[in-house]
Amino acid sequence: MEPKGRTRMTIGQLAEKTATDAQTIRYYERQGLLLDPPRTESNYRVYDENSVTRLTFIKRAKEIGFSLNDIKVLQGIADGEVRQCSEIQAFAESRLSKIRAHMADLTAMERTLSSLVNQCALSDKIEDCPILETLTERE
Amino acid sequence: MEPKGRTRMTIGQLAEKTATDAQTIRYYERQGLLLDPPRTESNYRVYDENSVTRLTFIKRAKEIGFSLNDIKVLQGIADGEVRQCSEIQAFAESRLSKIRAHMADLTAMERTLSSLVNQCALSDKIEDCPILETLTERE
DNA sequence: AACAACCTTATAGTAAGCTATAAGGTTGCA
DNA sequence: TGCAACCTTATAGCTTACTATAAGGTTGTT
Ligand SMILES: [Zn+2]
Ligand SMILES: [Zn+2]
Ligand SMILES: [Zn+2]
Ligand SMILES: [Zn+2]
Repeated sequence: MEPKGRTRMTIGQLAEKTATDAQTIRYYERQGLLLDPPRTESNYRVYDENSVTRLTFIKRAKEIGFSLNDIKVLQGIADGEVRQCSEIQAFAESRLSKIRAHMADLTAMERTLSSLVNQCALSDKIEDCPILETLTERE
Repeated sequence: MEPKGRTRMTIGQLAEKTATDAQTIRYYERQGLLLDPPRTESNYRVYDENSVTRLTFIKRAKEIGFSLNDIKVLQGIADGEVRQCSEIQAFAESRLSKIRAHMADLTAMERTLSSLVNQCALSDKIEDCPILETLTERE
């Protein structure tokens, strides 16, 4: 057991602890993703364990594919603005469908390009390189 | 048979023909993706069928997943700076591996998020929403 | 001659998420 | 006291691929 909720950290220490650049932390603050922390007499930001939790939330959400804007919404929900789980679910589902659409685009690209690369491997005459042909070909 | 190579077009006509905005065509010109076209006495750009071919090349390459910078390289190759087909192939392969890496990222996101969404569907109590739990959970 | 619909340039703004720079104040330690 | 290593703010720049705006010149038709 450590004395929780009493840790005091500078921005540099929070940065170190969460593997986030201090500049980025200030940026998140400006964007409203992190609350304005209290300050020391000399105007240094003071963080505690709650800040670590917040920042970790942001990093996790980013990994799962949420944008910073999405994350603001998620925080609003997490912070208990009387919403329902189904609302989060719907929100996550809409992000999920964006991810899937993006994947479909990439899959189409991957298919076309890999087939071209394979055909290209067959001969080394640039005159009939299938990649260039595909790009140049009329209609 | 139409009299090819003798077509004269304004930027608006080229834009129409290739479904590209005229501003975008000028932008490609500034970026060096399109050659500076000849001008009329009144300084209007004059295009011909070659310009259509060039623009089509650009649009196709974009669809396959090349960036505008990539396309400049491809054009250099297509314009015959004594390179070999294997060079194009290597280039296309490197782009392909970027696409695949991106897909792998998205796949991981998709997996995590869809599993969360499914679990979330099971109960509507926000207190134990698995999405929020995953984001907030320590370690 | 009037007018719309084109064309020209230069400049600045948009998206997202940082990252860099300048110019200065504070802390901690030898 | 000196100095490094922190901290502060404001401002600007980066990436990619456009997109918008302003202010003006040209073309073609009535
Ligand atoms: Zn992507
Ligand atoms: Zn080839
Ligand atoms: Zn991505
Ligand atoms: Zn839920």
